Amino acid sequence: MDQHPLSALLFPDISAVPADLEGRFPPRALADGARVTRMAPSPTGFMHLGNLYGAIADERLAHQSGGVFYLRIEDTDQKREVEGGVATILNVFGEYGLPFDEGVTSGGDKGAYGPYRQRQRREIYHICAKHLLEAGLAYPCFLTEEELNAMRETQAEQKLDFGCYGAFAKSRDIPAEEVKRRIEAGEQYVVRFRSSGSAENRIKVDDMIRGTLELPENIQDVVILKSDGIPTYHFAHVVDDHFMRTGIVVRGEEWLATLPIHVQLFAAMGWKAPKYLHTAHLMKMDGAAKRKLSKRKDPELALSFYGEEGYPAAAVKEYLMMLLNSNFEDWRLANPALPMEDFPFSAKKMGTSGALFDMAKLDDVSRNVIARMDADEAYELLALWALAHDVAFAAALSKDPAFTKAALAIGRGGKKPRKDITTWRGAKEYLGFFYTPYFAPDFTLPQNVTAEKVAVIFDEYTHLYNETDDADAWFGKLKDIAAAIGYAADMKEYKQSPENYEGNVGDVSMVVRIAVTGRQQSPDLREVMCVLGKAEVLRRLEAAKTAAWQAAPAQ
RNA sequence: GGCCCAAUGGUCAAGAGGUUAAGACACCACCCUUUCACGGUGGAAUCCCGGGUUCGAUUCCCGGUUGGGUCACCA
Repeated sequence: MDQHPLSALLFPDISAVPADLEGRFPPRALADGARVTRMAPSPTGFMHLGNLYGAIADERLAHQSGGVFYLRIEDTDQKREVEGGVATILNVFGEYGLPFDEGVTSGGDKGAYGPYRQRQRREIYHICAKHLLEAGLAYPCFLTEEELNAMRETQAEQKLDFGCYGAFAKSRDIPAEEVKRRIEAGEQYVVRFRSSGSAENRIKVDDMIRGTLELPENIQDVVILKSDGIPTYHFAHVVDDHFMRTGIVVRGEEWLATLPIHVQLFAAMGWKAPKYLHTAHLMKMDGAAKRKLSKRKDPELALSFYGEEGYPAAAVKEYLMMLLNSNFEDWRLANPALPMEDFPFSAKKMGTSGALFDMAKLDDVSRNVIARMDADEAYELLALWALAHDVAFAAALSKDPAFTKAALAIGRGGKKPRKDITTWRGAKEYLGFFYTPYFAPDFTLPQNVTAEKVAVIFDEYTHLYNETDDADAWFGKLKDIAAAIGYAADMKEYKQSPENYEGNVGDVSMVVRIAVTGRQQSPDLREVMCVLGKAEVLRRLEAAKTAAWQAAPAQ
């Protein structure tokens, strides 16, 4: 059975051959044009914008075509794995509404192409590695870390390409007898691919957004199995995406450099490579320079950052979609109410140059996303955020949900909804004054108003205020007060001849606004008063009446 | 350093061998408005450089520059 003298030594437990796996994982029975894509993160506990960016493309490509979107966990690097890393991944995708059809789930694996965690696929990789070994396309390598370092130094000195290739691949042709002796002596080894490539050759590879790439052929004898028998990314990618029958591999452009390795591995296994789509990196401005968002330096790369700041998941997703397909923005403008999934996503529309991640733009998208929600939805999400990030505020919000929803409903809906809330964190600033613990009035005299006038205004208004007044009656009372203290009741008139008046009805309402909301900007004052209720309004009016109003600081 | 990718306003970008070079964010001004927000109108602002092909190049080709990526028993 074993044709290679080392086959039984290296893979004593393996009797199956790749052909057996072909039967175990047959090509998927899908309609023409249906795409199979995958998300294949490492369980490092860290999910970032780039992961989401690619995943949105994956999900759309699959589901828009009636295909399959699955989750594979790339846990081949045990050093980087963290406890709960998989749960983090699952949570993030749940939160962002990117449903997997297959793969790792919280309830175990789902689907016929698993296992979906790479460490559980050891046998599959070994079957394939054994096949390469027997075909003379792989060999055990005993080079130590020190030897590898020394090799690099030599290569640097001689200005040669780095790596294990040609004459540097010292373990290539160690006689089988010697290999056997060293392994039996307990020497550590890895399994390397035996590259047949030549530096002079160039290969052509198609990329779905970059077109045909012309790349140098791989000459490296890359490691395919590490000394612990776990595959490297290169080998796992090739084996998994073949047997999981992936149609399109969406990944970051950092993989462009190693594409020739993958192409060569597919060819060595006698398989057809999937289609590739290498996405551009998300960048950020660092001083005057543009650079890739970095895990270490940029907190805003982590998805958790957006959760903490209170950006709705839908907002981050919409913004990323705009970077993915810039025509999404126009589509959204034309279809404000449609779900994002109705947008005809196109791989061709994806850009190849790195986009700067623009917080200001995200803010705008987020404002719009939140403005489109109804009060109930806004309440649910806000309450959820507060519960996780600001317990005291959460308590205030949920003490009387109907009250909070009423506050949230002011200016919401209709053709021109207010866009005051950018993030749930920021909602506290906007909404805080509704709640006694956060009501911190700033009794600064507005323009045109003196402390004496303030006293008169409250003397009058506390008597005039009637919570059942309609908008006209409500404003009429402020006009009456304005007229009584020598202010213009009519704004047009005031604007025509301001010199005739000490102030105007706007100044009167400003005094009331400060009393009720504690500040000079607020949504519609009458509606705010309705939401607060008569008792609270009167309480605030009384407090303002007796407060020491300060003159505005000189500009 | 080798190899690879990219380059249109401050940002995201559409775009075609001949256009007044879209649109969005941000910015400025004005209008609307009892404040703010919304909305409206207008404004400033872009084809990296040098060659070549062409009647004509921001667009195609070559070179350079700049930025980015990658050269692990990490992915």
